[in-house]
Amino acid sequence: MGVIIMESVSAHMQCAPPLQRLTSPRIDDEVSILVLALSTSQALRALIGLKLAPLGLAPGQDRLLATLHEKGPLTVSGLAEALNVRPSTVSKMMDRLAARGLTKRNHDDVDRRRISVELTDEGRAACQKLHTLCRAIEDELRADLDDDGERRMMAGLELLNEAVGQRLKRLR
Amino acid sequence: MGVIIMESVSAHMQCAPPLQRLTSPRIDDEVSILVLALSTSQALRALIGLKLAPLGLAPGQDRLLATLHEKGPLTVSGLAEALNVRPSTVSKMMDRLAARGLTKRNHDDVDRRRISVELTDEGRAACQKLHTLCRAIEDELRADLDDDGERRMMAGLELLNEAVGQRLKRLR
DNA sequence: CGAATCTCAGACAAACTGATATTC
DNA sequence: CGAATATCAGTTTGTCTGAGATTC
Repeated sequence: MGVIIMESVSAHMQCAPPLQRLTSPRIDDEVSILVLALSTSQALRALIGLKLAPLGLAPGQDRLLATLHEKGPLTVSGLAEALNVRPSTVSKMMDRLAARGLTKRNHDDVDRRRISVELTDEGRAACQKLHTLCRAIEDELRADLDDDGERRMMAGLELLNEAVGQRLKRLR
Repeated sequence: MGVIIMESVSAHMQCAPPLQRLTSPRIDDEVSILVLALSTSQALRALIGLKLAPLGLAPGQDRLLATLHEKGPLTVSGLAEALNVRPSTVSKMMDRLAARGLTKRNHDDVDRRRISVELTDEGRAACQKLHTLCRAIEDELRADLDDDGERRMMAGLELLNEAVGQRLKRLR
């Protein structure tokens, strides 16, 4: 068996008592907004992934399609910038999406280094479904959020998105 | 800490005009909050990942460590639930973290099916650094958010997190 | 030539499914 | 036995580096 289990010390009472931390003094009682955001986003990814599966889309591909749909044809590096990933990442994703016939690569006649990526008809159709799906999920979730909170979160997200994107761009 | 504020002039961008969309009619002008949330979270992941690299932590491991730190020793499935992933995912992550000496597995003497996962001293130390790092990033980002917006976003995130987690649990 | 753009190969981690062993 | 728990094997995807190839 591959994994070596360290010692089996520690008599934990099943899981009944919430296992008080005798060690591990808390640094700060406040949950980091970062950790919270990451946790939320992970769950969101998983949820969308589940709902996306019937569409044959892997989690992550939705973002690329949605971006293309929103902004129209983009170069590989333009897409990479919009998605905050490396061009090579986009390139590989493109391989998969193009193989499924959802996107198409076109040489740019003016600057032949560039490749313009666009949605195919099938890709657009997928985006429609994607959009409907997002709507449905949003409506579902909206039930747990008041309108005001939602609007403000949206606004906050936009700011955060911008701020993080800026820093990210500077750092790499 | 190193908040580098260089003016980041976009001095490249010398050539070719941005490709505009000739095709691809929009379905809906409104950006989905889901897409926005995913985009933001991706960027956040990448940003944290960059800052985490010096710590030797891969993106994703922070979340596990932070959870352990916050909630104390947990079983594999408890951890999986907290992180909204499958137990097998936790198990594999544990292999890596344990190999780095950051976490430890202990058999539960009462119910020997269970494994209690806890931080090692080294793991706790890493959490300290992680926490400091999160603080720094948060402070940096906070500059772009007003206090009120931040509080509300936090509250909204908590609700969202809860809502998404619930649905996810139900669906799988 | 130097810089930009894209692709490719290779690596690693996250996450899943499904099968298996162990224990209750 | 049936259910719960953890692990393992195997797959797919995202993401990064770093190394070309092509083009400006």
